[in-house]
Amino acid sequence: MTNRSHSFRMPDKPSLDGIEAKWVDVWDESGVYHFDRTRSREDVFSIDTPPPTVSGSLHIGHVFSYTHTDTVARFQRMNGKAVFYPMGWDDNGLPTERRVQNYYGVRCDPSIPYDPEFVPPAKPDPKRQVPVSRRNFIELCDTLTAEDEKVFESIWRTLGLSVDWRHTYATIDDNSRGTAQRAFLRNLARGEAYMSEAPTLWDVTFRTAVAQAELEDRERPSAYHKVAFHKPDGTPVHIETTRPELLAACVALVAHPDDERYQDLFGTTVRTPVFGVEVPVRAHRLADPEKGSGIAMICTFGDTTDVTWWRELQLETRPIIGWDGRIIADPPRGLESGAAREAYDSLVGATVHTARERTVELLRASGDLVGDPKAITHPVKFYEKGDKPLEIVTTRQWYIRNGGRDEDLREQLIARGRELSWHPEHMRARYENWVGGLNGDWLVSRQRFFGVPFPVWYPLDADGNPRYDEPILPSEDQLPVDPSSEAPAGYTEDQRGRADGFMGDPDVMDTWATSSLSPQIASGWERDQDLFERVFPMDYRPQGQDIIRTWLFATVVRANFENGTLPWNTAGISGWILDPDRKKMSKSKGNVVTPLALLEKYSSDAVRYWAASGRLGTDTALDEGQMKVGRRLSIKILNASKFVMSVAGDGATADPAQVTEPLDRAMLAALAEVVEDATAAFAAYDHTRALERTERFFWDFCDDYLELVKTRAYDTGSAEGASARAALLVALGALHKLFAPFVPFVAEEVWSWWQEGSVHAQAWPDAAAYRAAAADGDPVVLAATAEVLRAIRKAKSEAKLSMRAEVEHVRVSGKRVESARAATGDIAAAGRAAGIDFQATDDTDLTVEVTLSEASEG
RNA sequence: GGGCGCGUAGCUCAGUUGGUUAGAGCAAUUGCCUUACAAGCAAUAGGUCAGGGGUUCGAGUCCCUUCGCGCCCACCA
Repeated sequence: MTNRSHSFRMPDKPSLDGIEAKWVDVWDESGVYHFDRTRSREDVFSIDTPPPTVSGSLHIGHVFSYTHTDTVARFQRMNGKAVFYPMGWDDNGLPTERRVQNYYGVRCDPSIPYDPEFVPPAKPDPKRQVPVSRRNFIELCDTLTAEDEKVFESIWRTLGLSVDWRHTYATIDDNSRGTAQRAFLRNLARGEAYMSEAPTLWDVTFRTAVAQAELEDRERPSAYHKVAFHKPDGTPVHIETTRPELLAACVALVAHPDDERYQDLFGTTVRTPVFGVEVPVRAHRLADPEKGSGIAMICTFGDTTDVTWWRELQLETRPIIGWDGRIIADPPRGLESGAAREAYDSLVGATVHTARERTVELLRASGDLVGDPKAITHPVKFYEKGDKPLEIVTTRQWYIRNGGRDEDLREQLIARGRELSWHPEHMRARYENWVGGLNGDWLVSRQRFFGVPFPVWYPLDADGNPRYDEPILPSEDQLPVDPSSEAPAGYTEDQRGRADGFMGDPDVMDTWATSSLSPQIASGWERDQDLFERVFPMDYRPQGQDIIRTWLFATVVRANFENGTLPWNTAGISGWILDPDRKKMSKSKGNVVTPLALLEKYSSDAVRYWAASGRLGTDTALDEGQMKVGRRLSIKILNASKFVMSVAGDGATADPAQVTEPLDRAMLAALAEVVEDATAAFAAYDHTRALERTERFFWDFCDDYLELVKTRAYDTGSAEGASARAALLVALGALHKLFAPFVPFVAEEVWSWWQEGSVHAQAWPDAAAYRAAAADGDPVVLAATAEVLRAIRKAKSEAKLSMRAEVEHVRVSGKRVESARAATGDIAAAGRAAGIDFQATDDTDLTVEVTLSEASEG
């Protein structure tokens, strides 16, 4: 509040047109959102912004959740914190590779040498992608992501995000690569990262390993095939399988140890049909007597249960599926017989699908397929971005421990989840659910091109074979390194790939292996220690509920290892955006809505209003109706502000000492409550409540208070008039600030009509100051007065009269008449009533009898 | 199979530790040029709070149960 008298500079016709461009530029020049890095940790509010994937287009869901975060950032800034609000771009990984392939019509072929003169095809032909070297491919990725990032930044600015644009990062930039490699080397040194050759979930399309967190189930049609195995005496043992093509990979049969039907088989062997391989029959608790015939074939590897059986029962290994998803050329051990070879050779090179058909033919021919396959549908594991079922292939991969095979670590990480403050609280259950259900460590290596390479080389022995157990590591000051183009210390580039030379680790890190370090990347960990100490551990991690198991969990894992703390103290989890039919909006459903047209149609503030009406953790439908409401609110703020200023007139002051009238004090008392409520709501990350309370007050302020006092306020010759004018301005200032986090453009616009500087740099309203200004004011006075006014309006409306119609007399009775009596003059003026009298009765309801004037009724 | 969330007016949603007669916006209806705003304003109508049971002086709110919807997880032969 200020006692300074004002001159008002409001336009005749306030408008939302062009308001975004105007203030985006002003904010950029004034640096109002710049982080003040002289402030110490306790005065800082730091946000670990989710880096959006720049390879896709921004959709309205981003606008939704980023607006939530921005309201928090703006509140905290006005609440006196130095807000560290950086922006990252996730330009690393498969989505970028795909977009580059489609955009330029190329594909990466690491065997091709670099061509510095390369120019992508003028007209990309998706069916004939031009092969390019890895380096050329990465250059194209860099070029395109830089373009994408510009577009994203422009949209974010238009939306009014109060990001400090001097603090941006990209998940593939030098800082991010260096940070990811440094953290990895430290994980390795402490034994938290390790290499292992093991069965791995494998996507045959992308030809890369994938992690447990990236799986999803999809219902697929399949069929049970009843197949006869044979005991040594020739009697058949029937199993049922949905994957007959893996018959050649069969290493055992398994049944439940308590299954009476198979007791005499345990410990014996049977022969596979067609291939005639002798395999043991074993007992294991995971075999389900209820499924099929109760006895199953174990293959290397049909699913993750096979892996468990294979490991726990220490079975043979007979892999038959290669990295390309086709049957490999060499038959596994045990298929040495001529007939087995011949059968196997007919499968070599076939896809899984074709191999299945051929194996079924072979089984039919040998008479070992019993009856016809029974069609079913069942869930099959897919890589979330893939479109072919995952296979399980044994490969050498890097892992980071995550508690998946270590009870102590798991408990430690669950405890971290309990330490974290979640909004909404119930999202914590998803975290615990996930961590509790992990069945292996985090597989972080990917056999892809565009990503952060592992900072590792391997010496080659005299035969040119890599010695994986003696990796060569760079020192931290060499980071970031690219082992595929730089030689390790002590070697020269011409020794690459030669006997007694070296090779670079060919893999790149999982995108989460980098983005899990976003707090360290953004905070300047090991790069800008001064900054790091001011902002880390961070305050707030906003993110989607779908990536609790990936981004959130992985970030907790990394900070736990590296910093021994939580990466932030609070997580705010957004809900989904649903399309107007309440279906989840997603690219694959094709129902994604891009934001620009909506921002232009309704204004940024209007779209923000819609977004801010959705609470954390709650799914929200895309609702243009709410945007219309937001637009109406924005226009109302413009008009009401203009009106208050014109009523108050130049030279008026927002001086609380001049507020003497009971009705004016009542309004300020109500305002104090609103400020208290909104402040508490923001502190609890409940932005919807803060908005709701502010909005409710504002509409009542316009509809009732403003109408009641405007006549009095025009009276420049009295103390009563001065009281109204001062109260109007005090409330207006508070409203501008309360609305600033939600509708920053309009709030800045109206603020600029009467104040210096940015509203976004102002101190958040202080409830105590309004309470003091309200003095003995009682909100009941405003409520009772408004009730009388409403009754007068109702009478006019029911008589189908103009609101301007004259009222002869108003009689108010009830318990609360004294509250309304204090505003007799205002009621008479606003209601155009010639006379009012009040009668105190015991009735708790306020009764208002309105006698309309003869003239009006005529 | 395990876990989480949800079910309040035609639609979208509030309803803070149990407390007058369950609220708002949109849509609908009836009106109104009213010296900020007709992209406005005023007013009206609209609900067995999913069903059943219980605790309580009192339940939309707490407990049990049934039904429906959504999401997450699960070793899915």
